[in-house]
Amino acid sequence: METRELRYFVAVAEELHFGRAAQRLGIAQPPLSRAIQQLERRLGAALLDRTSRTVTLTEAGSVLLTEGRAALDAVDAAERRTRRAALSPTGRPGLVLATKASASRELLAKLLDAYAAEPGAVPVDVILCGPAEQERLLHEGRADVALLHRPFDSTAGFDTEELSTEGQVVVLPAGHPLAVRAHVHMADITGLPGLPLPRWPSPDGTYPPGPGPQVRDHAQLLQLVALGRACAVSPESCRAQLHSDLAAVPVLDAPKVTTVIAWPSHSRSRAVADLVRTAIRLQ
Amino acid sequence: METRELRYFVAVAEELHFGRAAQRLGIAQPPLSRAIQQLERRLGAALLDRTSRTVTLTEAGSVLLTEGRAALDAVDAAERRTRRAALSPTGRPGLVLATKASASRELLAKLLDAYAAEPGAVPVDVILCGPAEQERLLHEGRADVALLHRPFDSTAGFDTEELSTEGQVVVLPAGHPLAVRAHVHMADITGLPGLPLPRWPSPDGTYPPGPGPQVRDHAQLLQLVALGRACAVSPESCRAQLHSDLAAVPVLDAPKVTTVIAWPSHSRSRAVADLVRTAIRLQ
DNA sequence: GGCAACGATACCTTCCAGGTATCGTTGCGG
DNA sequence: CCGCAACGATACCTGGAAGGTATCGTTGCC
Repeated sequence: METRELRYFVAVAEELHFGRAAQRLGIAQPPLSRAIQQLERRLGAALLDRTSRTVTLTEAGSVLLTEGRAALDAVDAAERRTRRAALSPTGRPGLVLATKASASRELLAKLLDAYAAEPGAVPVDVILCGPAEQERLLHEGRADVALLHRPFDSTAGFDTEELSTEGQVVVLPAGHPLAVRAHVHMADITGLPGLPLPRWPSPDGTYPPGPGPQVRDHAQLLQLVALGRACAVSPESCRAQLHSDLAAVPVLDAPKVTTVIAWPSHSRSRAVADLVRTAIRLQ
Repeated sequence: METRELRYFVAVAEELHFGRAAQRLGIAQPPLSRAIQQLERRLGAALLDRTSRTVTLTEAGSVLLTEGRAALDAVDAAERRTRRAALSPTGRPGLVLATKASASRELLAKLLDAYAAEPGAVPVDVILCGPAEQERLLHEGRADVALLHRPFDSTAGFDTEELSTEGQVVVLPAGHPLAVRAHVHMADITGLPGLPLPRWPSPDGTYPPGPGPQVRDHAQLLQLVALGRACAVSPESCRAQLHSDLAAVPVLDAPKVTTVIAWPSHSRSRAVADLVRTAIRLQ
């Protein structure tokens, strides 16, 4: 199977319309029809049920859609990583590490310092990204290694090592009545009048329905808390980043958050292995 | 990047010889040279250093070799799973489950029975394979789900759920002096005169050097133990499969073995999800 | 029943993958 | 030091496949 055929099929399967898919691909509709027919012939499988009015996926077609997307991602990742390896002037490609902007700066700084001191260390670029974006970057080959936070981020398809586990705190406006408490429970903070928990976007970019403001990153979130429009439950380590107009109170029964370092499981990069070993030794 | 180019590159990178690679690919050498040049031009990266006597990989080339292999595996897996989905007569593709021949029959039987009783269950084919073969089958799309045994098998790149944890026993000929003990320690059984631990093949098919017979599967192993040529450390559950001429004694300080159910992390198959849910509920 | 939307088909053109022949370089044995 | 053999690169040709345009057949809809 050629990637061209796969890209054509994915386009049609997503649009469920040959004309629009052809337009998206920048080719005419007839060659697209033929390419899909040929793919079906070679696979010995009907991928699409088509009438002159509608196109629908067969069972085999929907399998090929998910599997094909994964395969195309892998091909694109291969291409990107190769390009990056070639671009690096030293011949020793640098590493790209993806992490949430809200992650522990202390852990990250310690890790980068310790790794830089290793013999054979290469330059590390850090990408600060929004929630759950690291997985995509790793899959797409835009990053070599990432810091993820379970249970929020999915570690599906990666190798991981646990680095640290911490409890969570609720972040409140400094003057809030609960801010003086030594600790609280989840029940104390769900449904606080005027301070709803915010809504994070789903992987598809849409927001779940419900009360609470929509946020895209941690800075927005803290801004909203400072404005008295929301409260937030975050890992303890965020305390180091809080301004004095915010207060943090431990939430005893919130789920523990584990920071893990993750990398594509087929990675054979010496640099990734060194960085991971350094990270483990720090703990 | 087309898969054809990728296959060509992988062939050359593995052979480090254009002539042999062309032969392996079933094409002539000049088109192969041209294809690689074109790939290098498009990537903007030198992949191979060539003199008229030797071919070596550049840094970028070795990145593309590992990443490209992974990508080709993904493409092949997509093709195979699609074919399988189409072949199944019901339109509801059956599942293929890969497990070691030596795995617990009890767990497997319970799982298959419980899943078959689920509404919407599909037929499950079971592949019994040798040690560490399940990972390959899953990656190649020949299996949809597998039972793996940590720490022996690598779960890299898969989603997993733990099913059970058990201790290990040493399997001995029935008449052996240690066979009457209630339990032993690892120190008791390393270097037993005449009963060495066997050697398993590495992933590349070769055997590590050392004493002890070479074995390929569990049946061979038990045969050798019965013949008094080896002893073996195995998960407890293998006791159910032991003939009376063999004895099993718990090894107190052997590492615990965890059976996990594993599936490709991008799997969106309803059947896989059902089977996994059933497996978790059994525990 | 006419029409419009849509995928399939027919047919042509262009381009590129692949083949054969040959060249230029290089290491090696005499 | 020279001839030779091995090897990748180049030159040139050919067939097939990818892509384009025009058009057909079917189908739902007003």
